[in-house]
Amino acid sequence: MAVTIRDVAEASGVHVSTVSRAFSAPHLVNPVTRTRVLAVAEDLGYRPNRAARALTTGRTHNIGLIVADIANPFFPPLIKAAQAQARLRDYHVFVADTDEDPQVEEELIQTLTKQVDGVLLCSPRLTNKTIERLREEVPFVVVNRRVKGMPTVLMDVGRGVRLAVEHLTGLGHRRLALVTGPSGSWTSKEMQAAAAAMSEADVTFLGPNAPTELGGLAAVTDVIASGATGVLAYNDLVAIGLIEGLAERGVDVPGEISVIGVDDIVPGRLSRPKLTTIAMPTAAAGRIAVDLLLGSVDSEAAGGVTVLETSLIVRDSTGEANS
Amino acid sequence: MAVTIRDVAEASGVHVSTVSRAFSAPHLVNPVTRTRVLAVAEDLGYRPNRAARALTTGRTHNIGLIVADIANPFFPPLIKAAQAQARLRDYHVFVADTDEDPQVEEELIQTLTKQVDGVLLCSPRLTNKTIERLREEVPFVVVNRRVKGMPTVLMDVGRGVRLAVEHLTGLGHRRLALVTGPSGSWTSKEMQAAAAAMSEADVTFLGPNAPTELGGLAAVTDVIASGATGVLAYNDLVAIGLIEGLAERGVDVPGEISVIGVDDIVPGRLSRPKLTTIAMPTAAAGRIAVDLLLGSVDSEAAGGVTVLETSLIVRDSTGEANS
DNA sequence: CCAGATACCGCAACCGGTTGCAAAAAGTAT
DNA sequence: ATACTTTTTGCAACCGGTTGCGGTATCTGG
Repeated sequence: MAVTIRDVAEASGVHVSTVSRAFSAPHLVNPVTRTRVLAVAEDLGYRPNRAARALTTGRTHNIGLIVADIANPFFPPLIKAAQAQARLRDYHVFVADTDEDPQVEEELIQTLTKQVDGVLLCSPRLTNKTIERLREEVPFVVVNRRVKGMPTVLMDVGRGVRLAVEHLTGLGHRRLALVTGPSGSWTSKEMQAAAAAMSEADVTFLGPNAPTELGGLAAVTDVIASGATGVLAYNDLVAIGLIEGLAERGVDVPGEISVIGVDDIVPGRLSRPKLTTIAMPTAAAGRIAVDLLLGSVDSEAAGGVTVLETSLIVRDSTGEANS
Repeated sequence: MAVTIRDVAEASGVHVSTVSRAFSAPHLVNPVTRTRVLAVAEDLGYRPNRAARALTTGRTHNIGLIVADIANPFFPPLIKAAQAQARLRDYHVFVADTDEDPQVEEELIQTLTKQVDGVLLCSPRLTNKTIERLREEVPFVVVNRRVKGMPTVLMDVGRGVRLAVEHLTGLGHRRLALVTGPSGSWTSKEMQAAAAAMSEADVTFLGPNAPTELGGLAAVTDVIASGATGVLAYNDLVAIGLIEGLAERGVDVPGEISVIGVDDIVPGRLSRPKLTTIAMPTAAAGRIAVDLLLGSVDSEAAGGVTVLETSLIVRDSTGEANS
């Protein structure tokens, strides 16, 4: 049915190996034969069969991208960037969604493992031990989590947290709260560590919470009880949920409580009040992670740790402490 | 390196063909040999090589899923459902994002075509002619668009629109507006057709608009100018943008203008005011579309058209007309 | 006890590329 | 013109499964 390399070989009067090389090892074939072969191939509409190629080379030209939840607006920009970058390198991306479940995450990696050349693990909830074990089976690049000896792309939330806390204390807030994320989240731990390290601030930790609007909604009672007037949420979704919940209780943001999110997702830019947030360079992370992964696939060189900058974007959900 | 079918054959004292059949044609091998082979395989950690299998069978066991924009909350539930369903059938899903660009959409299909057994096309912006041409190369299932002779999954927006219009007129709104979507959108046309068919309502059409919050924001001026007090937006994102924009102009929703969205995405459920919306059965659509696709891949039977129900969910963004 | 059907299994070709090796062709130096 | 390189191409094995065909063992009925 489909046109194969042998059809092209026959039509252009050379051996199949020459056709093969015309595509995958141009320097090994005479330029004039090469152009002729390519022309014939184009003419016949030849497209190399990836499965066949994968069989001999051991490269599927696919990569896996594992995220906790596609529905979280944090991920789509990262996914898009990763896909675009992969496509540039003639790779395709399997996106898989773990529903925030470490169990599912591990299974997914297992089944993906044999059909991809490498896996991008975004904010994994797995234990380090598990990740290191899985690592034997397929190259990884980890995003938003530090795992010993693994190529990693990190976003410097610590810095963002420091900026956020300074912003809040600068506005006169004395009692702060950090609405933390899921218990397995590296980012959440980083945020706690960064906040705890700031001796000038009095911050209580509230959590763990689901990294969604519902998680924010659920944290409202604790936030109010904490007496904090400045709140840093695990992410924008949580912040939005929190603001909603506070509004329902008649608490004004930023009038009574200031709220800061993390991620700078689009809904946060358009919500009311517009969300003050720590911007994460998600697209850059996706792009770089793919480069790192494909780099470590081709050469055995395991990349190090890349840290991307974050920044604080001040909008309308934070204001002066009133007292 | 990896353990192959031959390793298993040797270790269990049978021929490779028997091992192969133990997996893919159980009824052709003696139950006791089969269990033994399976045990040995399990023991050795054997995993069949999909590329090799694909080479002989011509089935990659991958499907493509093409959406306009992963970042649109409408899609994730559909994607998740499709992936889950595909996984049940031992298939994997390539998700691709066209950035709302028909050009990109076509290229994507072209490159995907050779490495998947079928493609799910969600709300395609391509012309019918192009789709029918591409159809020669790979089986399709189209979601949210009617293309002659193609297996299709539709959501009955028409009904949703009728319910929405009735809801608005029932609240006393006389002048209505429909904020339409992108020009290539089948859903948008359906909505217009359904609205136009309701002779009792006076509805003006505003658009086309980008199917995002920004699109809604941009439509604010027109909406105000139209004098409508009841507005149906192309989707929830547009509705949210619209409400934001109206708020900025000091127009209260639902006090002065009632707004209805489409899709019932999570942000709409949590926004203020909570969005009245037409709920779309996206997860069901994803599931069914995959079944249809895999059905038409296995047997040549081209499925027909499946229509899924929609419903109106009344929340807080609609209210009595004040006059 | 035997012909014929049935169940199970092995053989080997094949899918469509890739690649090490060697032969042939072309180029260079002597 | 000869011997030696270098470039270009062909040959054939191989990747890891699948599957049509045929052989052997077991079972059936008469």
